[in-house]
Amino acid sequence: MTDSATEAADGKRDRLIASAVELVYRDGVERPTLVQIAEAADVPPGNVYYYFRTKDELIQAVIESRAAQVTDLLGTLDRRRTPAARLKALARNWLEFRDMVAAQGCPLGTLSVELNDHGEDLGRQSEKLFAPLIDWSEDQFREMGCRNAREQALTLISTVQGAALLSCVFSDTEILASQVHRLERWIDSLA
Amino acid sequence: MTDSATEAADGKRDRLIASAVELVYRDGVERPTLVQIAEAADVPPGNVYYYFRTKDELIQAVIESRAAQVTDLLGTLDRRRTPAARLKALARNWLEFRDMVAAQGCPLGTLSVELNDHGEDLGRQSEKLFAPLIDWSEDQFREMGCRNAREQALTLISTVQGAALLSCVFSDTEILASQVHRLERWIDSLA
DNA sequence: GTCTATAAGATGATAGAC
DNA sequence: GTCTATCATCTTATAGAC
Repeated sequence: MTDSATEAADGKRDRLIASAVELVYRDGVERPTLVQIAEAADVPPGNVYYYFRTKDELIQAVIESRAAQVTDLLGTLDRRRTPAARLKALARNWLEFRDMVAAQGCPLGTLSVELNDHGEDLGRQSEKLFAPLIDWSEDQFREMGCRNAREQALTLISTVQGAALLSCVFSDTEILASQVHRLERWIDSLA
Repeated sequence: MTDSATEAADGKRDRLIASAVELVYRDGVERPTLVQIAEAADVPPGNVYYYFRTKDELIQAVIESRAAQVTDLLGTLDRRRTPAARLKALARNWLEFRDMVAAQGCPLGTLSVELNDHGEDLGRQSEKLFAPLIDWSEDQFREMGCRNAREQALTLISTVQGAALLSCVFSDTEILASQVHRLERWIDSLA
């Protein structure tokens, strides 16, 4: 897909995406300017428009980068033996980044909220962040023999997202920790 | 507190806050310009600065307006006889506005996320939105004789917030509905 | 006390240089 | 193909008119 002959070999495009991902996570979609993003990526200011036609197109790349992270995570979790172990490992993933979550929120949740404020184009893209997560969880619950696997999956992700939000609001990692632990016990009770 | 002799009798200030609350809910904190807010409030554009020193001060008024809504809601719920009825009525409150939540998210949750992107000043104000809600819920759970009332309260609000987020992401009121109903059954099981 | 014309600065985007 | 000087626009904020 990526033709190294026509792509910049020095990866400026990738650096722009990386710094956009970072700045959008810290400051939201609206606040970071293209100049700030370019500076953080060590790319000349006006140069951004060679790699992206509009700012929205750069944001689109940020969304895809986050979606790819989700895919990677699920791929890693699939190596675990039992569905219960996979689900618990998923929940614990947020715990692993508890400090980050308490400081800036869940990268998926906050991005979704901000995208919803935008026009039709980007607004619906947030589905791409959560659908794989929920579908994957549903598969695990079903493999565990759960009747309403879909609702269980939504319960899991809802709670994690809500806990991440409150954890950030109160800058308190314990809120996230206690909810994740409760979810682990709940998953065990279903196994 | 409000001196009608020095305040504009035609309520322009209140109209500005009202339209700011609306626009911030729809488009976030950053996107709406003072001109848009003024137009929506039927107030001359540059006139905003007579009522508010800066845009942040207007946003501050938006936060206080939302916080007042929370206080009002809790006051209404207090009229119910049992703590379980009060808690269930709280959860059902989000259900009442399910269409709004599915379209734009929870007014409290989305505002909190956006405030977190701002500087120190406004960033921490989101506590004022959720602390009363959680403290009040904790009181109800304790009155029900629950041991860890604090964690129960956090479970309740976390789940509602997460469900509101996913409900908005997928524009699906059913996600919110099924989670609220599950919470109602849970509260009943504790009573 | 109430409001408006205007400034000062920044932002996304483009035309065209190298 | 890669990059930069510059534009048109918009946004917050203010000085000062009524």
